[in-house]
Amino acid sequence: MAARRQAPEVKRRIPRQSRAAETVAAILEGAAQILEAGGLAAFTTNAVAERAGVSIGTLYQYFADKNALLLALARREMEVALAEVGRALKGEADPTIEGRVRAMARAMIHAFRGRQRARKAVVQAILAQGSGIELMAPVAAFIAAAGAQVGSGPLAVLPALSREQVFVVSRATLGAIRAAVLEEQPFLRSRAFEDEIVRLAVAYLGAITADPGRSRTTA
Amino acid sequence: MAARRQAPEVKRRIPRQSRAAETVAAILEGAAQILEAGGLAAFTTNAVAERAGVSIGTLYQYFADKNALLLALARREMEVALAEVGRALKGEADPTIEGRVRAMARAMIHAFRGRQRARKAVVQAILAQGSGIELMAPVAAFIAAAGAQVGSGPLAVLPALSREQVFVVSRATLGAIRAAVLEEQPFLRSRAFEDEIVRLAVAYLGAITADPGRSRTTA
Amino acid sequence: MAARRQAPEVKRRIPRQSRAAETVAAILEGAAQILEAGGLAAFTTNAVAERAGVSIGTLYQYFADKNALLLALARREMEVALAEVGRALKGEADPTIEGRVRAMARAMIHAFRGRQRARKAVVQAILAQGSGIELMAPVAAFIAAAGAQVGSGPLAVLPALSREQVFVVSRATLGAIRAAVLEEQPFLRSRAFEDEIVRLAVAYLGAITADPGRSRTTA
Amino acid sequence: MAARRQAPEVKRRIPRQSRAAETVAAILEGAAQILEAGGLAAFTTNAVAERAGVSIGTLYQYFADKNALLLALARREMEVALAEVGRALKGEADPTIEGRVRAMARAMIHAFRGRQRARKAVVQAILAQGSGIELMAPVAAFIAAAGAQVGSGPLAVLPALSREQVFVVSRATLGAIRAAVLEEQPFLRSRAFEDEIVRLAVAYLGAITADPGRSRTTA
DNA sequence: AATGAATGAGCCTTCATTCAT
DNA sequence: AATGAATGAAGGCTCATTCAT
Repeated sequence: MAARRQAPEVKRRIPRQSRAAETVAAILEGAAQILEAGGLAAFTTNAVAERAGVSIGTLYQYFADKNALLLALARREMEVALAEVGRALKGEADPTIEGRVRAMARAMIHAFRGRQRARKAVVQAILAQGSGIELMAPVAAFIAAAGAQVGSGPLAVLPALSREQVFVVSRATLGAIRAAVLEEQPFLRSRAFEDEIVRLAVAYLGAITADPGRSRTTA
Repeated sequence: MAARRQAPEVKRRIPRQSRAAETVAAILEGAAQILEAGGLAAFTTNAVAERAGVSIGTLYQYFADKNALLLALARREMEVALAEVGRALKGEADPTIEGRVRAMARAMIHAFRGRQRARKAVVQAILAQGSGIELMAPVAAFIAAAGAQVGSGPLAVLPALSREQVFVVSRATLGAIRAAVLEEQPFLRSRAFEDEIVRLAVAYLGAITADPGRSRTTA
Repeated sequence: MAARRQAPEVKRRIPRQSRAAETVAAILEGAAQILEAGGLAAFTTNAVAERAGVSIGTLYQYFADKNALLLALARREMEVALAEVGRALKGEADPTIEGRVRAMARAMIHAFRGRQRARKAVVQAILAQGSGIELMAPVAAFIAAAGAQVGSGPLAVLPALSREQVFVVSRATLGAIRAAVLEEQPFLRSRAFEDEIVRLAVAYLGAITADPGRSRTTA
Repeated sequence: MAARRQAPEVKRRIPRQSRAAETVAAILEGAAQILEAGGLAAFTTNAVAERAGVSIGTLYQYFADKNALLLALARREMEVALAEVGRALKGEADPTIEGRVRAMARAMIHAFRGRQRARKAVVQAILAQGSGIELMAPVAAFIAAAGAQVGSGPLAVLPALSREQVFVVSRATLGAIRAAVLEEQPFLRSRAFEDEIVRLAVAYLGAITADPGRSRTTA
């Protein structure tokens, strides 16, 4: 008889005060820890709240439901990873396509460093609930932007990529990395693996440059 | 999946009689239908049994637990897909690498036709429970075998692939296709998409041929 | 992440076997006892299941939710009460309107005998969830039928009642009795109270007989 | 209403300052609006506070608990209704019993106009918590007083009513009106319905006059 | 006087699995 | 071999209420 209402907001209240912000951070951190320690199976709202050192009620004050919490965590980690990529790109001395691609690949491979299980769990959860698109969108945008930048800059060697091309290069690369994470492949952080990822992207982009193919768009 | 015990045998009894085989088939079919209709959320053992037209007790007579059922379904679908690829490979007139790659890509893209949601759900479920490796193994073996076959045949142009290379080419390709499935991309079955997948694989394999790199293994 | 589906059936399975019927009866009886002992506040599904001597899962096998259980209980008690009224009507020696009215009033006053608190709780719950109309419908039909029967029989003294008249006589009478129950009035089962209820109904029906007024319908 | 503790005082502080009085009024108004908009299910202390534009802490500064708030609201609405009846009675030209009864009935039927849902919710809530008696007391007193006034005035035709008689006439009348409200009967505000209510009360009072019966009290 | 973040007991409900028939 | 009623651990979530600021 508990009435079921609830507006579909992802977060219930916007933390305006510092205490609230701390609380949200604590919950997110607790969630990551629980995921890292016990995987998706251990990820219960009660467990997260306890680990975060807050009451279950407080958790629900900031996250509409278990899903929203997971999504928020995924989003946060994604932002961190993207920031890392951006930083890697800026700090990269090698201005060639290969240099840039390697920087990006390395950043993605080492993202979530020290939290492989949490990363895996987040990926699984996101896939399992179908919000993958939403989370991949910024990545695709990022890559498209990077591609466009290269393509139009003084080092321009790359034509603008079509929708399908952006999709394929991003998903193929990340898909291989993701698979290595999910399957817990031992070579995930090996140089050989990184080399192959780079080879894949560079070869593909090279092939496009040689023969751009039909349907070109930047979007 | 709440209570998880040890499942030493995946299937409890090997169906030797025709009736039993029919029952198993019915359950598997029911499972696929449930998945197709309602996704992973609707996939409960009771629902599957009901849809299959058998009692829940009977379901447990053939499958140790929910997991085993899911695994069996995934395996069945995988075998079907692999068989399709094999058939495509055999029927392919074009013996070049590109021809073979295209045949494989096309087969994978169109696999599970008419059952996208079930396919998606199976993929999600397999990922979510971490048996991905087990299921990808035959694919990797298949690709390695195909590569070896090409590499040693009269059309030999391809060196034996390293472990990482097999991994990258298979996961990258399938990863892109899988992403298109999971994200329900409209261009999934378009020619442009297929072209890009082929371009990706061919470019990568070409790059390997030009410079095989270190660490070569077939496993 | 627990998916919320569920068809809006009131009962989940129709008890076909005797064991099931017994289980349903046990649950209903447990519900009545819990209500009687602790009122609506104590009426939790877990408490009912425990009192009934079944597991909570079993309870939910037969009742879609807490509400459905409450409704089923109300319906059962209503039927019992109506049956009592019918029996009282049949067994009544006095064929006058007053005799019949008194028999009905007495039956309603003494319905749920020994279970005043349960009755109160059921009434409250039904009111609180707005299913009152549904449950009153058979009563109104019953009264209308009884009125019509008297009105057309050999003892005919009563004109057919209009919709409003049926409503007023039934709700006024039952309303007074219900109020006495809800307020736990000490005179609920006194002769004086019964007399006044009878007086009310008889006077009203007498007034209608003397001047039927507008709009006559049996419905 | 989950955790229920003892509430010795209904209101924590008597509003002596105008600001406090405004706050109380705002809360009460917010409560009525919440009830009107979402029924009992939406009636949470947090929701009321928010709607009222005050913090939950402030709400608890003026009302000991949720119950007290509900009771205060009911009392306010009851007073308003009673005032309306009183006004109707004073303004009524027709000094006969029927005239007075009709005036009262009309006032009750049209009370709370435009806030049927809130009225319904208040009624339900009051019933659900068992404070019905307390709230009906002034009504009974009012009617008894009205009866006594008629009975002793120059138009005296009514004997003093017994406890049971006051109860029956008030609850029967209000019960029928309340039922029409709760069941949302279309004829609620029709002349026919009003006529029947009046007929009921007048016939009953007439019958009492003709034969007062035993046990007379004014209390 | 007011605020609102935090609390936490406890409720409803699901669903994988068992076992007597 | 099959049935399906029964089980019960476990988990998501609500909301009245408090108290430090």
